[in-house]
Amino acid sequence: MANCMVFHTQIASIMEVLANAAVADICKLVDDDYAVFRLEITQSQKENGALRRKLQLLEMKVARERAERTMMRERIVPGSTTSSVKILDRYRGMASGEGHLTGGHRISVKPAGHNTWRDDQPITVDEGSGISTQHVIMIESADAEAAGPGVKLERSEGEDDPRHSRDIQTGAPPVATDDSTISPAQHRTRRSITEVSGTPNTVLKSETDTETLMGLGQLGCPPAPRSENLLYGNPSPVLSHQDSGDALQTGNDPSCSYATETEMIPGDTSVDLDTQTNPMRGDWNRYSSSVYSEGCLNKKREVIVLDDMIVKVEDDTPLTWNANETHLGGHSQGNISDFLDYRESSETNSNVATHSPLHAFRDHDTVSTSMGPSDSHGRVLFDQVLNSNDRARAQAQGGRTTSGNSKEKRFLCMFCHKGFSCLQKVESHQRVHTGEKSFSCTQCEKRFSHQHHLKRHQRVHTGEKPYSCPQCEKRFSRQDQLKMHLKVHTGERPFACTHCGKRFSERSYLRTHQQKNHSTL
DNA sequence: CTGGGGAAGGGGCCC
DNA sequence: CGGGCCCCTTCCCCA
Repeated sequence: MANCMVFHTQIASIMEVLANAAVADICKLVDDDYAVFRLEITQSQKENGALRRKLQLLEMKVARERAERTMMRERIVPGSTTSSVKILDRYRGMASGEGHLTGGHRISVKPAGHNTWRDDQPITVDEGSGISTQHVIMIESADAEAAGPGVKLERSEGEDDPRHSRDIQTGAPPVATDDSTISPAQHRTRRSITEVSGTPNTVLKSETDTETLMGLGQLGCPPAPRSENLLYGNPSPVLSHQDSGDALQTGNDPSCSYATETEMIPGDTSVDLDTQTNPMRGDWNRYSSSVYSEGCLNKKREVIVLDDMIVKVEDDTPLTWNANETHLGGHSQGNISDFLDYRESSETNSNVATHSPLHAFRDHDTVSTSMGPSDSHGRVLFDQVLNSNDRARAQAQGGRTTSGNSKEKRFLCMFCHKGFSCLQKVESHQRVHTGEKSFSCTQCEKRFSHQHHLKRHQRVHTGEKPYSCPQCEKRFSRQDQLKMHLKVHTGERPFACTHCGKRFSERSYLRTHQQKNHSTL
């Protein structure tokens, strides 16, 4: 019996020892793992800190450069009284392959019952890796007119990092819209700036995005399948910032570019555009601005919703703005004359003169802004003080104007201010400016901006001529050509020279006739 | 040289 | 969104 007791005691002791040893082992393992985790966490935190500092350094650098450029532009532009435009091969060489979109910018201004500007802080800026970055700026205003003359952007994180500060003023004379002068109840404008990383990692999303999306859906267009993408860029995690920081300094934002007061130069009609060939992309227009430049990275498209109007810019075009160059480059069709028209008219037409981004907000029916995203190929400036004569010309063309007079046409082209009834249309139209030609002929490598143009062109290769003249058996590949041909038989000459009365079957004949015979009139 | 005509590209509207 | 349609424009050729 006693032996049995001793045996049990020994067993208990052994088990206790074993249990203690096991616990010790477990504790040791836990401690080791914990130490590893702690180490990893510490390292991650250090990495985050390093990245944050790197970002801040980049932002500081960009802000400094932009400020310098802004100062340069201030010195250059205000004294000028003439406008000049230079365009070099704006569209030539634009190919879909070359024109890959790498980032995005959006500015939207729409009415809302707010006057609170929000600005989301950029989270991901990876300049070195060429990661695309989308910049989304949404400006909501209850009354664009009220908010018009002076609009300021205030960054959410402005207090944290005043280097982010920016200032957008949209008209002259500037009207104090600083938050410091407006009571919260008076706030009628809400602005948000969202910078969306092109990487699938992080997306900054403003609180107004949802509202804007809803607004888009109400803009008379079928909800654009791409609308969401336009605003969100990618389905990444969303962070949101908001604050009511101080008024921002012009041109200090390193990650987004805006039309700033100094950039707009209210009342100054001087417009110097320089579109150059980008050696990295073949012939590709660039608008360059000394004001913008390195502040932004890659961009894909830009959208402006202005008082129920949206302007969106598909743009990876390395647009550049060069205020110093005044010569004109060659462009065979359309836009060069439009730019010239703008230049000319801007000297005499106060309306045109006010088509600066500043006035755009004020004018309500025009949109003009500037952005300076850049991509790996160069700097991008966006400024669309251009081509304001398009509307006049469109009106001259049988009243098929697309001007923003109609409330239905709230989607404005960032480049020429033309109004369109829906987002898809303005996207399509803006290919005119961006030179995007996504449809290429497999037989001759020609590229077209619209698919039906490509299909029409391909009849050149197929020889298909489905339209035959009932009078002479002549055949045409296009109906409009048959229609024109029919005038040969009908003798229709609807275009009469106002100077000599001579009549022509085509407007172009009349034009050439007048140029040659009545050019002095 | 001028005008006529055809061919083709570009842009916008509409369905 | 694709495609038809229309208009404008330029280029080229020819009489």
